[in-house]
Amino acid sequence: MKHKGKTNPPGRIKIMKSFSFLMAQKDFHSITTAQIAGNAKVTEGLIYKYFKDKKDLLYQVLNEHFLEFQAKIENQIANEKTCIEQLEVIIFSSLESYADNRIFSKILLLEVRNSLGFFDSGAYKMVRKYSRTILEIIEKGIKNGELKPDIDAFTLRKVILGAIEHACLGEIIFGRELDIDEVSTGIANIVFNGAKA
Amino acid sequence: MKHKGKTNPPGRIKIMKSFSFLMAQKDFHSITTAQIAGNAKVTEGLIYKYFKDKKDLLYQVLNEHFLEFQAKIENQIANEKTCIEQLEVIIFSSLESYADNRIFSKILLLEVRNSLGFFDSGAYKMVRKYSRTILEIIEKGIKNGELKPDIDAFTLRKVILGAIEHACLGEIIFGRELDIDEVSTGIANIVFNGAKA
DNA sequence: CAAAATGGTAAGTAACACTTACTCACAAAG
DNA sequence: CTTTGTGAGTAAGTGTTACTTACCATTTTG
Repeated sequence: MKHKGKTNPPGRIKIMKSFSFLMAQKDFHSITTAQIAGNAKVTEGLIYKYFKDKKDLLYQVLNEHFLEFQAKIENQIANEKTCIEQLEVIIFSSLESYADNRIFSKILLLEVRNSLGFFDSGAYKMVRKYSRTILEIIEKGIKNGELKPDIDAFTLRKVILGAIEHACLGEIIFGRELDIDEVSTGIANIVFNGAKA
Repeated sequence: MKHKGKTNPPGRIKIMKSFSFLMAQKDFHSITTAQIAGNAKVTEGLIYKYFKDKKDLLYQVLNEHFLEFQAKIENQIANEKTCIEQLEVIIFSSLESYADNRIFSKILLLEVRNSLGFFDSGAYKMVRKYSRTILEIIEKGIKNGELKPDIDAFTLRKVILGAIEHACLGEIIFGRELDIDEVSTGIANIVFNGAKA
């Protein structure tokens, strides 16, 4: 009998907790179902009651983290008035969330992108929503004259998202500390004021 | 008996070709050693004569592609005089190389980063060299007054590399076409002139 | 209260990455 | 002109891994 997702039994929670714990230590493919089950103190079979496969477990863990991430960001954007301030908050908050939640960023930036299944997952829908929010702020900024009329909104989004993600990589991969204040103001300074003298 | 790497026998070449061919169609983990060997018309065991493991095969294929990539970039930088022009060429050429060579970009941007072994590989040494070149150009630009003195070289590099990589992702993952001219001038425009009105 | 659904287990299985032990060809060295 | 060593390749494994099937016990519900 398959699980229909109406309840959230302890076994399911233990499996997700166990998997998150293991993700903090090694990469997705080095984690075995036996380890997940052993660490959660359930049997391997139970994993497949609640998750379609190992990847689905990854997506669902990511999804949970993403809910927090998005709620936090949207909450903080609401406090800002100008588009530039909103984008600055997005840069800062994203960096902060990634830094606060290593497992989340590791999964999102390193583990899920290589398999096409992710792009059908619920987690990817949240990525798109986050991404759309940024685009809308940029478009509003262009319309109301805060941003230059000749810039392309999609390209600006690429630069902002790319900078954020790239800034996190060193931290995620090598465990380097990141001065969020410094990096986020640095990125914002370049993106808004330009690097040319 | 292990292979010592002094020659380049046909079996080794066939395995790498076969693997590249398969990488164009699916992700790394969906490719099996049986498929690699079958497609190359050799036996599975031979893979392990020339490559430590499946990941090592991935790194060595990446390494070959990277040699081309780096040669091309360095060649094209040499034709430019100002630092800004050099950085513009890096943006354009990187986008072009990624677009021309999907397997290379797929491996580098999506497949290798999640396992720590990559960062000990020869391919990663080339990434660092490419990365260092960019940093040196930026530092020169700051010194000679082309770039603003208050920007941080590392942050500017993050923005440029992040933008390039993010711009390629849609193309690699979804096979979207990318207008390299438009995107590269768009990125350069934002990074150098800023987006603020 | 019978039926269905939920939460969980135990014992598999096919496929996979990787290993071991072997052959064959052939080139120097003695 | 045989011995010895080596590079190229094969054949047949082996342990692990992700995932499946069949089952049990308890709770919910018609």
